[in-house]
Amino acid sequence: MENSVLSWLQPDAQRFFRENAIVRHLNSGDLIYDDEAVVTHTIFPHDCVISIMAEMADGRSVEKASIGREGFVGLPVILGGGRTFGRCVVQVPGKASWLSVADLDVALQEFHCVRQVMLRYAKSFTLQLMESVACNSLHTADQRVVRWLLHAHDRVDGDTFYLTQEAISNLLALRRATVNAACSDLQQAGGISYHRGHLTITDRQILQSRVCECYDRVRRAALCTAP
Amino acid sequence: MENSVLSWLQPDAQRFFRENAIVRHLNSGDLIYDDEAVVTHTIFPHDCVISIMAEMADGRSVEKASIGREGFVGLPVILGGGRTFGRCVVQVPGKASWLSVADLDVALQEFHCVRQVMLRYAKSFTLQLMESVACNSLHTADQRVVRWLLHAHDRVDGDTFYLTQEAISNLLALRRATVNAACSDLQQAGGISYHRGHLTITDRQILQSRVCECYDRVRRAALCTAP
DNA sequence: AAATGTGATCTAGATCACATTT
DNA sequence: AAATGTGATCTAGATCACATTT
Repeated sequence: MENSVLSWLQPDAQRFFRENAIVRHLNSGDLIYDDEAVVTHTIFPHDCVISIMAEMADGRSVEKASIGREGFVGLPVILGGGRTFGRCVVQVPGKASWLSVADLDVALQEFHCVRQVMLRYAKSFTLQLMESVACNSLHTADQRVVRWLLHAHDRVDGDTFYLTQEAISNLLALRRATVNAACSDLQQAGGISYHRGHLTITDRQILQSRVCECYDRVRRAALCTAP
Repeated sequence: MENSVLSWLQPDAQRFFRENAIVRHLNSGDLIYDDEAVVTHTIFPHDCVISIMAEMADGRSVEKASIGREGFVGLPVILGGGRTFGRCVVQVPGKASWLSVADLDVALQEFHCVRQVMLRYAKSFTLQLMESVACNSLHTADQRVVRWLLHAHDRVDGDTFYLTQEAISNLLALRRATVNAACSDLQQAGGISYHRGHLTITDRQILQSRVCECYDRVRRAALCTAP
């Protein structure tokens, strides 16, 4: 299974998902859910990245959380609400499994492991959020850019993915010029290369030497959802 | 019941908590749990405020989340982990009900409503975190100070509570001088008054007119945990 | 000592603006 | 047009430091 949450299910539950979920390709910029929309499908990314965005009254926005193959979109369903936590937008294109909430309810009834694995992701997601709260108040623009790139790299297949500097600046609520400076630095150091939105991680070591400790903590939290 | 989560339980579950929980007074600065400590008790504040702090390797720290009568300390227990999300410290002194995890397990078994109400708080807590992620990257020091004060006011009894400017500066990772400027302004505007750590909200309207929209969203999320 | 007030100076990242390349 | 590069200038909040009041 390309999605970690699904991969940790028991074989029979996995079969249920394989038979009932639909695999879709998601394009950069696709709006999955508006803020506080009713969740009709839970979405398990294979190799895409989906952002939950905050939109302020004055029009400014930032990413509140990002979701990749380590998790799924639709947590409110199991926390007992059913409405999304924010505008869900595709940042890095790729594939994802979509399961309707009706089918999910069946799976929750039939397979004990489904709720358990989902709640474990809720915990890891909470840790991601907490780290982001701290990171946003303590760490530099450079560190935050690198952290986003490393998380993205963990979530896609291969070393190249589609993501413009403009997009990064919107995610982190930074000026594009600030992101450009960060990316130029990384490119000169040999860590990344990019060309009109096609970004390649050429040397992870270099990124890891510049990222804040938040990266590793979030990464470890995501791995801890394994049984 | 002085704690909202407990107040939303069924009468028989409430009785269980009243009979088995211990009410303790918590002092400013008390360390409840270290980071990643095993949760032995779930703690339901009556009129105190507890912060979950992030501690970075270089010694800097910020508040990741705060908990008052709208919630409880020990969420990891029901998300299937059992270790705290960070250093839990008493910020505003007051009383709280402590229930051992062993007793909580009994309550979870016997009273269906306990898990349900706790999960609903998990959702509201997640919304608090998401808002803080956004707030920390978009809003000013002044707005963040006011927001903290309004949330505190919602959680205590009366209009006066113990909280120094130094403490606020540690919570928000701001300089004490910055917090002092914010507080002086508020005092001059007639919104608050303070004297050696004793802070009084003299006019909520003034605070509300200066706070960012995050305050209201978090407040509403906390109220939505009601049945 | 603990809490608060304030002043001089620096800097990361902002606003505003324009230029280049595919 | 979409993506990237860069320059002049401003500012919120930082660092560093010291002073006052209970």
